[in-house]
Amino acid sequence: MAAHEHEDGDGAARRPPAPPRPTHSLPPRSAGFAAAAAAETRPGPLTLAASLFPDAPSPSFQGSFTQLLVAASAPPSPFALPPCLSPTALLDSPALFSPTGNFEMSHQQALAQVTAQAAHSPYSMINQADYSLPYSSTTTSALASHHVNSSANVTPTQEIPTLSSHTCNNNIESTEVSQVFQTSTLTIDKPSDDGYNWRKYGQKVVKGGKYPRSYYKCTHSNCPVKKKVERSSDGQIIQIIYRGQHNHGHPPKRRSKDGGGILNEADVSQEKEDASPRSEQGSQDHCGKFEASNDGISVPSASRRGDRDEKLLASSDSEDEVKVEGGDASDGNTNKRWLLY
DNA sequence: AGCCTTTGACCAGCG
DNA sequence: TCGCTGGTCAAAGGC
Repeated sequence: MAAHEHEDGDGAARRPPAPPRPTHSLPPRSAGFAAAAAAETRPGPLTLAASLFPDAPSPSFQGSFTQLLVAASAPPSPFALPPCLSPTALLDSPALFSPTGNFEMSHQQALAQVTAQAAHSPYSMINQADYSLPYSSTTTSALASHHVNSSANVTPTQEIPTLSSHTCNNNIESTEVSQVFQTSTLTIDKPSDDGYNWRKYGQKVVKGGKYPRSYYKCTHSNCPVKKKVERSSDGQIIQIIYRGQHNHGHPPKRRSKDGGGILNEADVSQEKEDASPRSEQGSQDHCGKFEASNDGISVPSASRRGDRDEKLLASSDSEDEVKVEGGDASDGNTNKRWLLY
């Protein structure tokens, strides 16, 4: 504090010599996201699911996979996994999920299985340069996820059946789902088009940071959700990390001037679904694309308004943190992976 | 008018 | 103990 009292130039002008800063509303700033999220929302391993898939109505995903990584690249908005890679497909795979919901296959097995499926599907493995196919998959493991995408060029919403009938215990560990698919060359200027309203409250170039990191908060009152967004120099999103769990439904979609248009069907339906605020974990009304219960996993479905080129990842060390990473923006590589582990 | 972005300062954790 | 770092605050300005 004292060290900063010199307040140079701009800073001095903007900030009065300094009334002691009020204590932050968030828990001890210490752990930042972690602390806040942990303290405010720690429903379980899959809080991340909720954050990850804000569109999901009741993402009470109870699975215990600790990390969820989804590398995705801007598939057109209402996006769905190819049949062979859809969460449902993955979950339907007996090799991946036992009838009891336990994961009974190794990474290699999972990989082999998904790869095989991919090979037989219209969405076969493709090379990075091939833009004709939306996805390809390389490995998989537990669950799938869905993806954030651009708000532009959306294709008709495609619902992926949820897997309420499948049971999935909390034993998803060390498995990974990796899906590679193509991305479009969409460009987004906002990392926040995921159905929620966000307010940027900070930006910083982190250490080693080639890219600036932006900090966003959900603008809904009392909503603890935050997200960090890293962009490349060309504006592409490199990574998005969600923290916390929305304690409200999607707000009525507010169209930006540039975004134009009106709510799409998904938005409308989602809003209906979100009419009632959720109360407890497991009842998050993240617009229904991701639903799970203690006994079942379901997956995010196709439609998701979001940003493109992202990779979702929930790190194991912070159960409710979800990372959405884009591919290497620098090389324009369109090959993305979906990883779950 | 209200909301959002920008941006430097502040602060706590960590090594 | 100190410096570094990441995260957050909040004034100012823009839309």
